[in-house]
Amino acid sequence: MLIGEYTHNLDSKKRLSLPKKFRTELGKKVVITRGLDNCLFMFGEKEWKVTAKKLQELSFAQSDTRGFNRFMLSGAVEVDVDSVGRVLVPDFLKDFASLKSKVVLAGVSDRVEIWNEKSWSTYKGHIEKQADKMAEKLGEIGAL
Amino acid sequence: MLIGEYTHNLDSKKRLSLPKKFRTELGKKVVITRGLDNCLFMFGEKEWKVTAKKLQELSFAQSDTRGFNRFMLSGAVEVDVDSVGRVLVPDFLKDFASLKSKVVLAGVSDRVEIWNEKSWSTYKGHIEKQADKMAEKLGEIGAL
DNA sequence: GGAGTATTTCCCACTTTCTCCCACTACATT
DNA sequence: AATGTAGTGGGAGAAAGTGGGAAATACTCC
Repeated sequence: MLIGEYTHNLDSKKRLSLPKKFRTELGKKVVITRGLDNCLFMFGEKEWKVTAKKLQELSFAQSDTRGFNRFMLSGAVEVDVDSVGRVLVPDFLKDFASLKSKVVLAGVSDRVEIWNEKSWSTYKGHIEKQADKMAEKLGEIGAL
Repeated sequence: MLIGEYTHNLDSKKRLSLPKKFRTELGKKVVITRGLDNCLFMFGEKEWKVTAKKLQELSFAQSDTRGFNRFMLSGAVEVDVDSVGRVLVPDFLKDFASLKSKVVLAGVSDRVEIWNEKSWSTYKGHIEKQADKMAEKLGEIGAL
């Protein structure tokens, strides 16, 4: 289970070190893709296969799911984790998510999201304000 | 059953000792998450798994459940209880709940809530007043 | 094709933070 | 007063995160 929030540096060589707590679960190879809300998604190899399969099962008759497939799949890259636990973020993904040197890694159950630090704090401010509505949702699914 | 209210110190290393009475029920691993009304929730491992499972089943296709997942999951951390019964509170959770050195731990049946001392006493003042009114209301309609 | 340049890969080293352990204090109990 | 226990604090060592240099590979332009 990938959970928690970490702020790391994306260095001049576009290397990003993964938080220790994520490394075992992600494994030696990870897949990074374009994500939603201007962040990147990062999956462990296994989880990626599950997600990719779900995407494949979407009908390609509809133009929007076709577009979504292209969005997720064409933007996906498999990268190795180096000896000290870092991954290399390709330019086009770095640009897509407007990543600067300060980057936030957020664990969301089966994936890690990679955010520009400022976008993250803005987004987080949003969702924190909506906490009350979220509590109602919690009630609906019976979590509280 | 987690009950009672305790005031403890959050030290300079962000360590918070759990009240003795909570330790056996919480176990050796606990999960701390963002809570409602600007406090934190703390669960024992078992209680957390129940909640987490329900969250995992939500799709990331819809923006509201996506936000909800991010709020609950990226805002959660699994921490070990150390040899003398303390847990480590990560910065982003400490900030979220505006925790200073004086912190209140309140048992609420299946979870412990962690509060900034001042917010807690303000909040408690509120609910105590409301409790009187509510008791009267309940009495009027014959529920108590 | 080869010299020169750029890019990538691998490894090592530094700094800061965290972790583990031990010690002290305060309060309670006998 | 002596003993035990809960809570608190600090120091030494370990480890996570970070940056940079050298070797290896690719790339370009003559």
